[in-house]
Amino acid sequence: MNGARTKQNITAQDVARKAGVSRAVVSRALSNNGSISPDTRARVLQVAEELGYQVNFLAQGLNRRRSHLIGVIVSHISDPFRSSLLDGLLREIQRHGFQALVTEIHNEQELAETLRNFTQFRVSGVIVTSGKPPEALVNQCVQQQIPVVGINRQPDIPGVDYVCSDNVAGAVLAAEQLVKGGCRRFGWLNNNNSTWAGRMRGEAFILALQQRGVDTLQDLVMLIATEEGYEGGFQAAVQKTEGIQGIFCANAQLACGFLDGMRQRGKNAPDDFQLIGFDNTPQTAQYSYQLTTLHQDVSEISRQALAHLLARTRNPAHPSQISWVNVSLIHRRTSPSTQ
Amino acid sequence: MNGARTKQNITAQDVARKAGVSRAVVSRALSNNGSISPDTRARVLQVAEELGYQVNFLAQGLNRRRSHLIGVIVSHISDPFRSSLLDGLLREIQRHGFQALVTEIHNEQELAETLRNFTQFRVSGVIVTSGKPPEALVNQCVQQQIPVVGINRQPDIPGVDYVCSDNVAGAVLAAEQLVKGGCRRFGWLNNNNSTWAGRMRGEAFILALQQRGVDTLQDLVMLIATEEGYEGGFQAAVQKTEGIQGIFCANAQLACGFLDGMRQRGKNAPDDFQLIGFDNTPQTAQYSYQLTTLHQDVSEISRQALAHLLARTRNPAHPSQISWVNVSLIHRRTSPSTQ
DNA sequence: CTGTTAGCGCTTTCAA
DNA sequence: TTGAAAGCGCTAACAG
Repeated sequence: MNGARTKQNITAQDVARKAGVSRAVVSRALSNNGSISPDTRARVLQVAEELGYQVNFLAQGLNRRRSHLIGVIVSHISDPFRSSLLDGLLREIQRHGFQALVTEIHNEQELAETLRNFTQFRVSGVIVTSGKPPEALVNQCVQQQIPVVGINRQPDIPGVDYVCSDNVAGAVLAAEQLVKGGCRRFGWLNNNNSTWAGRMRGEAFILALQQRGVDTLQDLVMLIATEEGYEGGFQAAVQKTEGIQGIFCANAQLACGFLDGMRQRGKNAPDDFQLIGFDNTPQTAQYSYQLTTLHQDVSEISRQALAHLLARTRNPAHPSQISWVNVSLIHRRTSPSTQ
Repeated sequence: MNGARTKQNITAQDVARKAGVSRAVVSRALSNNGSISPDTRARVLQVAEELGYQVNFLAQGLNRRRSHLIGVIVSHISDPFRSSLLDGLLREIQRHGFQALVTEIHNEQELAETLRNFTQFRVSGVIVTSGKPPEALVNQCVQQQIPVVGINRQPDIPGVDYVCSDNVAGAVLAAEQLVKGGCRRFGWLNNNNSTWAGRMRGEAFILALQQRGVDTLQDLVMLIATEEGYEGGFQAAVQKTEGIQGIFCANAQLACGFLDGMRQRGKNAPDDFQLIGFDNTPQTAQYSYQLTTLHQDVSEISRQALAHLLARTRNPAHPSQISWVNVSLIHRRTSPSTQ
């Protein structure tokens, strides 16, 4: 109908015209970048407001060679711990004024494609919470000054920062608790294709037991879940768990599944065995589980991740950093009180 | 060191030069848009491959006035149903070659800001799974030809498409099951500040009971959870549940919490009462719960959502559509078998 | 079929 | 402090 009102989008040009200045000034007013008199600035902002002007992020990013996007790579989003972590990351990303580009991957090839996609959007950073990115691709990011941070990943790529929960400390706490709880025979439950964090927990658990005088060859049973998550734990309970008094699980889902598997066979914790999991997902706190578990501080992990991202943005040549985030033992019903 | 190799990014210009064609031809080769001879096309693609050329999505989007981004608005990501839904949506979004811009909101104001942000990125579509977007903002999207689809939201904004689980059918199935199970006194558990979907389930449940001859004034107790999720359900169990034989819960978290709350008081399903939840989250299937529940087909919901988005992209003037997605009763242990 | 040209909307020197 | 002008990298209309 009416030409002017039908205009698709208000541009900086429009604002400039109405404020009686040049486009450059509008840009300065909005980005407080480059000098501008307070008066003009105020006037421009006023006009921008009136017109409902919104910066076109695509144009801005094209110019600045960087969008205000942060790419996040996840997998198994519906897993309780994974979704908590994503929750924490999104909070932190948004708190810093970025927008999250979230991609769920199902295999390593998708990871590679995703990483490429992210660079095509000129993201300001990449957070990897799953999979092992090919070093070549990561190097491309590094070269393009795109900071990459891995969460709970093996810290093995130069130029990448990592933040990991302190798995060793967690495993030690678990071993300590079980030994104090009077256990003599132990079990360690993990997936057959475990994550690096899971393996680390296992190795540290074994070592911690040995240091407490346990003959792990004799008195430690390695239980292996062939399926992911709860199901894997549930099925693992049919294995030779006879005589095991204290069990440590690589994650919360395995632990809940295992507990239920044992219950189905008429055994329960803490009467028949003691059980400690990792992750402290909401479910572990529920009345029907009340699992003793190691708490991963998702908020702190997220905070560290963003901190690394920002630090590396400022100084891309910074040497790789790795932060270990504290874990704590949440004592609940599946292990006896030791005092 | 060496000028050429240090080049920040390979552009279409570089490919054009090396292939001995113009930039336009490169564009055509990659977008199969506009005519080009098979030979040149092949040659250009070859060169692009060699050079490792990647389209700059920011520039592309700026030109096309549309990025290949889809904005998704979520909340409470760590809630099991919400994360399953997000999982489904991401799958579908990626399957169609888009990237997801995910924002978690914590109040209606953030929703508004997010919507504005999305438009600044020239998203190809917006999916709202939480909150009630201000009509004015949505209209701006519509005007800018950005399709908006709401999931499990009250379908009340013109120009927006909706996809909802068939809450009424679900409530009817629940009522039917409980009545067949021999219940005479009923309960309905919902949050005090419930979602539209929750309220709809409640109303339909009441109606369905009445149609089956239940005097709902006399024999239906309205239980109200003052907290969200599991905790809310757990605490609701301390209310006057005496004499209630069949309870229907607005969602899975409430149901699990309620079941646990009752267990703590020494009552269990299905012996002391029957219980049906909504959502069929993984947790409801676990050994310790085995909750009878109404399954929401997250994959189908996601498929429909994307279908609406694409349809409206083709024809923005299309009248608002609303799809009701089937729900099904998953019969487990908290209600007796009726045959 | 291919090249030229004119933008998309913003930022950023460089002069004035 | 402000404006003019030159891009950022890509697309699309228009000639040829």
